[in-house]
Amino acid sequence: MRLVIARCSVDYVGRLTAHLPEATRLLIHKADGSLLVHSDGGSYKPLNWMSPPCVFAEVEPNDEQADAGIAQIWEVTHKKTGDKLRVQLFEVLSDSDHHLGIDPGLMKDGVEAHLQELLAAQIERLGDGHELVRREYMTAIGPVDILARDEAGKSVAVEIKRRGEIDGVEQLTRYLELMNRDPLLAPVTGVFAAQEIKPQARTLAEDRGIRCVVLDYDDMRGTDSGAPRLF
Amino acid sequence: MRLVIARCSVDYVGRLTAHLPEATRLLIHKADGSLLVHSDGGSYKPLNWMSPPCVFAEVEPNDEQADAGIAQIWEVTHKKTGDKLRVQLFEVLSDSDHHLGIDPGLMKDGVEAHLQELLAAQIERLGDGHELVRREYMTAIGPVDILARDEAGKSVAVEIKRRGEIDGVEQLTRYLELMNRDPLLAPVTGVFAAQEIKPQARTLAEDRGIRCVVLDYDDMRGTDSGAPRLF
DNA sequence: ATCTTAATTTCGGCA
DNA sequence: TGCCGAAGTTAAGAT
Repeated sequence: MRLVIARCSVDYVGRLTAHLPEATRLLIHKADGSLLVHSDGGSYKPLNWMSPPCVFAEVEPNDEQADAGIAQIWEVTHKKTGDKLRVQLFEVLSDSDHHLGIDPGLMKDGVEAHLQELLAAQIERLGDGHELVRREYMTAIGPVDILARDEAGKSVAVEIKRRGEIDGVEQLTRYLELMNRDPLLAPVTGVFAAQEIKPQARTLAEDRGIRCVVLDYDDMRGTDSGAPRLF
Repeated sequence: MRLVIARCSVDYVGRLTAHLPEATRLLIHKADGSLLVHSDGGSYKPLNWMSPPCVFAEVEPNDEQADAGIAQIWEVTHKKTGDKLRVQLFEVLSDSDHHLGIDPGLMKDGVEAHLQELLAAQIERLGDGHELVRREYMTAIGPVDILARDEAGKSVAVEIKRRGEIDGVEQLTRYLELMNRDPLLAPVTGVFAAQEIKPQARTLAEDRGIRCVVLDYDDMRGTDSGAPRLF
């Protein structure tokens, strides 16, 4: 990984056209050829970048460019799309190389999959007498997160989200529409389950006869088993 | 901006729980307090990070931690959510500070707004005899990208996307449902226009009687005016 | 401040 | 490999 601090301007031509005027920035040139252009703020997205697979080339400035104060020109080209990133370096303030090796990668826990797992194990949170039929119940347009039956034995399709928003309600609506055409399943009612449900999503869901259930993740994890804490 | 290359492990507790085992990585500590943890690959997304607003603290390792080889501990805490990122540094291979100043920022061109502008000027791309009524036609649930009339004088609502996916069809469907309740507009037909339309989105759209139009951006730009090229 | 929508989204899973 | 949906999505614009 090569790290360069330089006064530079950047041009990108690809899916869109973009330009960064001359300023001092951090350039990260990764081992896979990719390049990131970062400023000293603005969170994790770079101002501009080129993703792998791409090829990096250092181009010699012509006389005119050299006269304009350009010391180096970098051109990074995407191997598949042809997108181009051109960096014109006016002044290099720092230039260093570091060997990092491959990274073992991130271990995650606590996302939607875990919520689904917990709700499947605690299906009574949907209401007394509910029983789990299957997780990831397959339909023609994709898997429903959970299929259950209520105490009357009627089918219940559950869509689980961390944050319940309108998209999730639309998704569940599509599933319900399809499943209700299946005489073996119909009538199927819907439950929209999430750690947090946005008012607009709740309104839309209830307007469509979909029940909303707010899931307390810590409570569910506590019920399930004493989970370890890192801090 | 402080750049540190170090052998480190990272723990994040917040919206989820995540852990990075010991390895050599780049740590970027920005002026706003934010921290990025990058490996020598992947794309522009860091392995782990903390976004601003957040506070950075360097904690002294206790004896036990020092014995385990930990030289420094960084704790970055989000000011609003309380999310925490803890970095344990085992060996610092490089540590440098650089003054960058604020960035003038990125100038973009060529996104959805431009497509809309071009299609409004070349509305006949929807079909012979089409006429533009208005861009950003306001409805109770939001603006329709383009409202036009076909050669028979019937209303046509157009949703424009760069990439046409299911979400866009759902969005247009909601608009059509609403607009068709308005006797002054009804009947309103729908057109889903995009540079690229995903098969599933096309299927859903056509199933709902929505016409799909693929827009050739370069062609439209060429038709409109000789656009400048950077390369 | 909150909500909605786009993104050069990136990333992972599964057919 | 391509398609689809989730993401600690992030980020920008509108209300």
